[in-house]
Amino acid sequence: MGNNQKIGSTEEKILEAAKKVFIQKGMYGARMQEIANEAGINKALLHYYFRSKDQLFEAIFQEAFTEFIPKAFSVFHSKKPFEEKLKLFVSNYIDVLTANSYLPIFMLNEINQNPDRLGHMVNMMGIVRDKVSVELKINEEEGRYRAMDTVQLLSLVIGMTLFPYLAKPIIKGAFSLDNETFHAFLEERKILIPEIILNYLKIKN
Amino acid sequence: MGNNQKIGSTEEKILEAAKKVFIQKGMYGARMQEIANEAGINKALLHYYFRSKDQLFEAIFQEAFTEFIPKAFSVFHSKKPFEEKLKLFVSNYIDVLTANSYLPIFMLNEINQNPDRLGHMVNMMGIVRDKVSVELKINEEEGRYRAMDTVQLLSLVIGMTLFPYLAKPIIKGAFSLDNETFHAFLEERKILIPEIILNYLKIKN
DNA sequence: TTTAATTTTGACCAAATGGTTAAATCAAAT
DNA sequence: ATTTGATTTAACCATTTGGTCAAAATTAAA
Repeated sequence: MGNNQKIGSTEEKILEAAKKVFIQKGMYGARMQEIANEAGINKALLHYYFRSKDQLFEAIFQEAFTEFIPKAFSVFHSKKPFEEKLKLFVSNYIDVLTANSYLPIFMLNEINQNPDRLGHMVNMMGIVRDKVSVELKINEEEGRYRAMDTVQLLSLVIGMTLFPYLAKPIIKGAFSLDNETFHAFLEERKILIPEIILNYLKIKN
Repeated sequence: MGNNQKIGSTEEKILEAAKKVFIQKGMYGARMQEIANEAGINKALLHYYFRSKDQLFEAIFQEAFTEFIPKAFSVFHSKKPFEEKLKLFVSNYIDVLTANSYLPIFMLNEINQNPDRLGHMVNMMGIVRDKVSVELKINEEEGRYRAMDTVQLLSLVIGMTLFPYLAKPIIKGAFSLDNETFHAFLEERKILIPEIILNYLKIKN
């Protein structure tokens, strides 16, 4: 089998179909038959390429993990000033999320149901925290920022940014937003969220 | 059957067990047999009290909906000044969430998988939005607050408050917080979140 | 062209699962 | 004590579901 997955190959069709069904229905709600139908192939082929439902799921889950998350947090490894990093992160994160709208709730749910899946993410987030900590410290010591806990900061920013995707049906339903309005609503947050955070962090003279 | 569910009654034992299992495993992952075991009764009894898995699930889901959500948003119906309402909401919401730590991800996930379940919530959130809108408008017109979209404000506050519960395993894992530290982390947000929002809203002289 | 290896399929299977039923037990009323 | 109605149980049932297998079809190698 190997790693040579040319585009349009059976393996890729399966992964595409599995991603769609797993994300929509979750690990338990997904049916192997439905994935096979979605991929336009025989159910036995699923087991030929991926031994079991668990292994197929794992493949999807890990792919999301190793592609999606690092992409979102890559900014923090750059050498830009913190203020710019923050703005870029939110903007970039929103774009990545918009392109993978249903991933977050899926991932969060699966992690909650089986925290073992966390794996590498722990390390990566730890690194991000350490980097941000250093920058906050510098800005604090130079009298520009007030003191603030890094974990609080990160979880506030991520929470604000992520929430609309997790609660998409609720927000759209409760506030009767059509697709266009919802999208504008998301775009506005690229500016709003950093503004709110920086407004709080920065010490006024 | 009726509504007279004395404590310790079979019906209540079932609901308790079902809540536990459904919240942990979700609609598809939950097994009727496991619910029966958890309640210490025969599986057929589940079908005697609640005709089907769907109906049992619906009972759990609606209970969470009609008890949990209104409790969290009740503050907005009071006559306190907006600033106090905001503080009380966050503090109250955090307490309710702490006591029902696994409900949010469960509800959000089930709504995402079947948005029809939204039901009444739509109306209630609409009312909250309208009430907040009026208060923001007054404060804006009297020169105390800057202009801000109500839906943005609400979703920012809710997002910040809710996120730690949705990502509890991630936050605890990635930042190595023990239960005690995590709880302190949550408590701190009762003050932090209103502070950040009001700091942004209020116009400085 | 033959041969060998790989990919794909249809038919099938055992286990799990939601649900049913008829009998047994229990509580209340007569 | 007997009857009546609700509650509980064990044994079953039909269907669904993940998974297997041998054979067919296709592709690659000789």
